[in-house]
Amino acid sequence: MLKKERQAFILHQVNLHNKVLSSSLCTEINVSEDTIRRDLQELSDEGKIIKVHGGALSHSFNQVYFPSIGVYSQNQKQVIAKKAVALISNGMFVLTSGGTTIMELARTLPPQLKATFISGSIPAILEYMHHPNIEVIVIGDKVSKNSKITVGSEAIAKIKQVKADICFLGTNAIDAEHGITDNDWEVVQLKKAMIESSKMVVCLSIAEKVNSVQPIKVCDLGEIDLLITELPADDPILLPYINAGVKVL
Amino acid sequence: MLKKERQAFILHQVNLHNKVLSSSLCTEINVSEDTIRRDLQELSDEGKIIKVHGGALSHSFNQVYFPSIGVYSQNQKQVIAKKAVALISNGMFVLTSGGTTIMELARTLPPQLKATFISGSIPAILEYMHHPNIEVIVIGDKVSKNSKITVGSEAIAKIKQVKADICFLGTNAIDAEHGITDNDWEVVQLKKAMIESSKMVVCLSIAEKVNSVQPIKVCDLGEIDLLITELPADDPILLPYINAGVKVL
DNA sequence: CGGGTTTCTGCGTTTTTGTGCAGGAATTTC
DNA sequence: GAAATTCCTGCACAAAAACGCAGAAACCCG
Repeated sequence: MLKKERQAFILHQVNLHNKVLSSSLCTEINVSEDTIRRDLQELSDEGKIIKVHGGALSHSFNQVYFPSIGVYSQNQKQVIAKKAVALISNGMFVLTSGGTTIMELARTLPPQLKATFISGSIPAILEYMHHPNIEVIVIGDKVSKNSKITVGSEAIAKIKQVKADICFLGTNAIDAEHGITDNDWEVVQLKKAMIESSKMVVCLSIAEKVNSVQPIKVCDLGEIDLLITELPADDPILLPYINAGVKVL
Repeated sequence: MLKKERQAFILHQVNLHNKVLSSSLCTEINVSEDTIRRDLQELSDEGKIIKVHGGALSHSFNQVYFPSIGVYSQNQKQVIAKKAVALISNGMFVLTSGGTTIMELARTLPPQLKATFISGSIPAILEYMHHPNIEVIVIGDKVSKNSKITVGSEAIAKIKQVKADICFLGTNAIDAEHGITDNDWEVVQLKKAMIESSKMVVCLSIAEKVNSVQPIKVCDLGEIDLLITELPADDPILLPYINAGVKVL
């Protein structure tokens, strides 16, 4: 069998089944693993396949990509994300809501972090999926098209079954008097369940949303452990929250 | 034998078998390897064949095995998707697996279609989410990074709770004798559950996957109701399936 | 017809290419 | 962490290609 012929066969297999194992190829074609590996290397150099440990993948299926441009207040959110990431250590179970701040957190996760992330937010799940060492658990239920998150009794029931080490809530509004509030009834139900199911609750909020109020209440300040904004912890705007017993980062 | 005669013979052989070996040519025509090589070189310079180490290939070989751009076999998949979409009517509950053929189906859904789609495939969910009138139900569980689909006992349990009107399976391999087979154990478990939970099971498969076999069995032909390929229903390659009682579109 | 030229072919040598193997390094996986 | 895969590197060997050369055939033309 000619080299080109072999490579054509490999390419064909990859495109057909979306993945191939070097081992199965080398028994099928009856050549050494080295030859297969060299072929995969060449095809990969030509950009025709994606070489991975143990085989190769087709290029087509792997391209679900999310540009992160145009996010509102992205710089602030990156600051928040960096502070938040520092709270996550290896082996943790992390529960997250949706929202652009959470997305920023997802993109900031260091590649070597090994943790389990649980979420019902489809965009967040996509982002977690791209990380090499993170296990992703999806909360299933009906998708709310507004918030791109799964909502409903099933989702709440599933959340109640877990006990996460830490929970990150993207926050819509926070206020010393009214606590955390939001404007989507179903999302509020979810967040309540998440708070219940976590040892530690962290609110992520850009300073702009601090001291604002929305119609539906999620929880009192007493139920959250940590508030993260892009401001330094001693900023006077945050004082009421410190006084209310919330740690601020 | 004249040079021109020889080259005509070579060209004929190449077009007939899509490949020739220099070594076999030189015994057939009874000239030295050098002569053959020079002939191949000339034919290659004229663009009539593709010269490779050890012999030569025809251009048609390249066309067959190196589809130029985009998702592999996208045209075929679009044909399949159109046939499949025609089976969905308003109000239906639709269960789908993952894979590029399913993605094509998702993109082909007409905007006015009102239906409920249930899936654990993250890329598919994304696609469904963008449609204006489709309700999306997510099957939750751990995400398999290979297949970008949720897998595990929770997912299977959830699938068993539904009774869908129709189920679309992206097929990795189908064969008259071995039925439907696949190469990922967890995905196979899911597909089995999906088949159980649906009134009607439809297999989507490009013709190239027809009559191929993978290591793990999903089900026998008897369990599927419909097979959709890009070929016309009376193509002889599909005859064994019709004989086995599967409807073909 | 015959000498000169061009083309074609085969041979030996040198290079290049393709393949498999052995070992140690890197990685996955449990 | 430890065992098992898989990967990479260098190497050896074989097959094929490239190159130069020389003899043979064909061709041209006076």
